[in-house]
Amino acid sequence: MPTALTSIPHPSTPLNSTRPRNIILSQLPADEYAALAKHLVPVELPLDKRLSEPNLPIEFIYFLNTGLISTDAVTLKGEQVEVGVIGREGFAGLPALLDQPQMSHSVIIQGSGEGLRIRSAVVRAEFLKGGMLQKLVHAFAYLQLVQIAQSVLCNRMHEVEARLARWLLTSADRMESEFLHLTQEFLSQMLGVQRSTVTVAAGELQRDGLIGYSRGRIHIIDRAGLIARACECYGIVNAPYERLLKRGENGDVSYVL
Amino acid sequence: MPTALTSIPHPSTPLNSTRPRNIILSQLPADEYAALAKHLVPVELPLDKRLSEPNLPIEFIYFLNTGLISTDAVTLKGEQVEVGVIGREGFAGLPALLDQPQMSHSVIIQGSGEGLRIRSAVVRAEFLKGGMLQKLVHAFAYLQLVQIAQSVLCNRMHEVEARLARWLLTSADRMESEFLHLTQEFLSQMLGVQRSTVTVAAGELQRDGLIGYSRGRIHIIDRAGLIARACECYGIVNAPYERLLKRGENGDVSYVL
DNA sequence: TGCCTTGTGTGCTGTACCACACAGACACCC
DNA sequence: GGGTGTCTGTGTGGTACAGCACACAAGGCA
Repeated sequence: MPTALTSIPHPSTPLNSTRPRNIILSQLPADEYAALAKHLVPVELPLDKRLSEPNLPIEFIYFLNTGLISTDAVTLKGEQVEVGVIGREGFAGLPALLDQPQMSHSVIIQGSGEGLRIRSAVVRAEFLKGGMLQKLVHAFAYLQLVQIAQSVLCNRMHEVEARLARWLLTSADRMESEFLHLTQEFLSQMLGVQRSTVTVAAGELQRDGLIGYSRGRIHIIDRAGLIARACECYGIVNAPYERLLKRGENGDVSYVL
Repeated sequence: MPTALTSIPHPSTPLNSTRPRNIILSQLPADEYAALAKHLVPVELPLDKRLSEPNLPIEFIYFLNTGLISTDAVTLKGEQVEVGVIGREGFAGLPALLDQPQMSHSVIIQGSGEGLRIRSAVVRAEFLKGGMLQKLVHAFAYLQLVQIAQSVLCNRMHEVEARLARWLLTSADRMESEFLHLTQEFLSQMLGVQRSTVTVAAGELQRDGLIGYSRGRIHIIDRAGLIARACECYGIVNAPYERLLKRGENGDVSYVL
C-alpha cells in the first residue's frame, strides 16, 4: 500500500516546462497563473532555513517545488513539537490567506529543495476571487487540518517508535523520496522526546531491517514493514492525501476536486 | 485577565431579536443572512448528542447559539482525544465548507444548549460567493487551526493537571459560563488519560479552592488561580480569540475583521 | 424502602519516558 | 597526521502516568 506519491524520481525538467512542479501552481488555469507568475521569485530552500518565526507577520508565501517544510508549534519556554509537514502539494503561509498575519508557529525547511516565493497579499487577493486557486487552497487546508488533528491524538496515545515510523513515512511521502536527511537530534524535536529516546527507537527499526541510517542520512528500506510498525494515524492521514492527489496519465500529480 | 467572553449571563432574548445569538449569523449583512435564514432549523442540543460520526458524510452544519461542541479525533481501536471546542463563535462542520465531505472526527455536544441546523450545501454555496460569510468562516477556521495546533504540543509536553486547567478555562470561555457539566469520565476522554488520573488532578485543584465539583457539576471558583495552574497554551490560544472577538458597546460580541 | 446506575476516592504494580552524563564513532579541516 | 565538532550509543536513577481492582457514595427508579 505505497502512496500515490512514492518512489517517483524527480524529473530533471517539469513535464510542462512553463509551470513549476508545485502541484497547486501547476494546476491553475492560465489566467489565474498569469496573475501570480509575475510576482513569483525562485528561491533555494536549504536545510534548516526558517521561513517564518513564531508570532511575526507572514510576509511571504512559499510554494514548494522540491523539498519538505516542517511546521512546529512552540512555547515561550522553548518547547517545540512538529505539527505538520508540507511538500509540493502545498505551501507555507496558510494563515496569511485567512487574513491572519501570524501564528505561534516556526516554519522550517526539513528537506532541502527549491520553490517560489511570493508576497502573501498577492496570493490573498487572487485567493479571494474564488477561482481554482481557492478550491486548491481549500483542499490543501483540509489536508493540513486532518494531519494536525490526528497529531493531537497521536502525541497523546502512541509511543515513540510508532510515531517515529509514522513521521518517517509521512516525510518520505511528501518528499517523494525514500532518502531523508534528518539527524536524531532533529527527530527528537519533531517528536517532542529526548534525543536518546530516538536513538533507541531508531535502533530498533534499523535492527529489524526497516530503515538504515548514518549520521543524519536515513533510508527507508522496508516500507511495508515500517507501515506495520507505525500507528494507524499514518493510514488515517494518508487516506485523504491519496484520495485528493492523483497521478494522471502523463505521470504528474494533481488535485482531484 | 479574564477573557472578553467571560462571566456574561445569557440574555433571555437576543439583543437583536431577529438574529440568532450565534456570532457568525448575527454579523452577516441582511442579504447574506436572508439567503441562509429560510433554511435554518432550530434544534435542541442536549448533552452527549452526536452531531457527526467519524468518516460519515457531513450532511448538516450546526450553528451554536448556546452550549458547547467538542470535536474529538478517534482511532479504530476506540482511542479518543479532544482536539477542539466550539461555542457560539462558530459552527460544527467546517470540512464540508472546504468541499470535503468527511473527517475522522467525532463531534459531540459537551455543554447542552441550542442552535440552528442547516444543510451544508446551502452554506457552502453562500460561502463560495465570497462575502462577509467567507470572511467570518476564515476567521473561525483560523481560530480552530490555532487551537488544534497548540493541542498537538500541549498533549505531548504538559502534564495532566495543567491540561485539565486549560480545558476547563477554555470550555468556560466558549460556554460563557463558569459552570460546566463534565464528569471525570468525560474529562478523562477529553484529556486522553485514565479516569482515576483526573480524580487526582481535579482533587488538587479543588483542594486549593480553584474549582468546585460534585457528580459532574464543575464550578470555576478562582479563575486567576486556575490560569496560573494551566500551561501557557491557554494564553497562546486565547490571545487570538481575544483579538478577533470583541464585545461592542451594545454588549454583544462580534468578529473584528 | 431497597436496588442499580453513575460518579468518585484510593491503592497497587508496571513501564515509557525524562534528565543527565559520558563515551565512542565518523567527518571535516588544518 | 591530529584536532574539533557532530552524530550516535549506553547507563543510571527518577517520575508521571497506565492499568487494574475495589470500595463507597449520591441520586433515580422500582
